[in-house]
Amino acid sequence: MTVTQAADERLVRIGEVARGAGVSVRAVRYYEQQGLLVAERSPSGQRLYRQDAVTLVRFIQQMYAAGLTSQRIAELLPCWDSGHTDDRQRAMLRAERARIQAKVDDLQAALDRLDEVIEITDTHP
Amino acid sequence: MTVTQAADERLVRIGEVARGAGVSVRAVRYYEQQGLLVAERSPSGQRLYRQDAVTLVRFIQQMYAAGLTSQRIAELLPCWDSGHTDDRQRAMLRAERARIQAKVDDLQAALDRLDEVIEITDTHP
DNA sequence: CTAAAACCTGACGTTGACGTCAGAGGCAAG
DNA sequence: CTTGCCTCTGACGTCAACGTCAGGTTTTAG
Repeated sequence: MTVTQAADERLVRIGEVARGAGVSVRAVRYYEQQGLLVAERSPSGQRLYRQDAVTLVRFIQQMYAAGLTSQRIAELLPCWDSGHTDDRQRAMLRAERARIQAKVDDLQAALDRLDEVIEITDTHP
Repeated sequence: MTVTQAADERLVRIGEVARGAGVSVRAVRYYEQQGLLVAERSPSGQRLYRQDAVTLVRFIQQMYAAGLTSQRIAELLPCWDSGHTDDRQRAMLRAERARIQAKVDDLQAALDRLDEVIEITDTHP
């Protein structure tokens, strides 16, 4: 025993990752280009991912949807899968959190404004 | 009496509107170009607005912040200041409302994910 | 009167996360 | 073998709400 971590992980190609995470193949390549995702390569040059890459891609997508830039996500990922950060990273995390919270508040206010209009126009047939 | 609505509204120029609403002069011109805002013109061609234009610009900004396009805002504005809509407009209003609500949910989920990371990294000095 | 500040009309530049197209391989099935 | 699907690397296109620069007129402060 003590075989050097045979790790018989089933490696999947980019199409399967994309479908699994609900994004385009182009997007997955883009994430790699932005340094958010690493892939092994087959002898012929095709990207090979572990299945948990799907989870990672979903996370990346969620952060994009929250308005984080590739840069911020790149800074965030080490915190995510290592659980260890320095002061600068913690400050960034809190700043992003505050930004998202502010955005939620803005959206909520916009919802209220829209609801006013909807209510008025619904009671004015 | 019965003078044809003298309306001695104090008209203001674009700079004042922009400052009042907290946007750039360029933005106000852009809103006009998108058909969201109408302005009288002075003899020399400068735009003149009633003071309530500030309120309108703020509303436009809020809708932009909520992710509505110029097109949608243009469709929405008549509902806002006339309080009367047709079926298509009501459907649009509800659709936008649903979109924004979905976005709020996404942001909230992202906030939760970020909080997980923050909590973990804060308890791991 | 004059200089600064504000305004005008174009029109090109920016940003970010991809979409899309071109051209060239790779890979299992029949 | 070849058909068809997947993948590769560039590299240009997109979209939307403005930013910004150029070159000229207008209004205001002193």
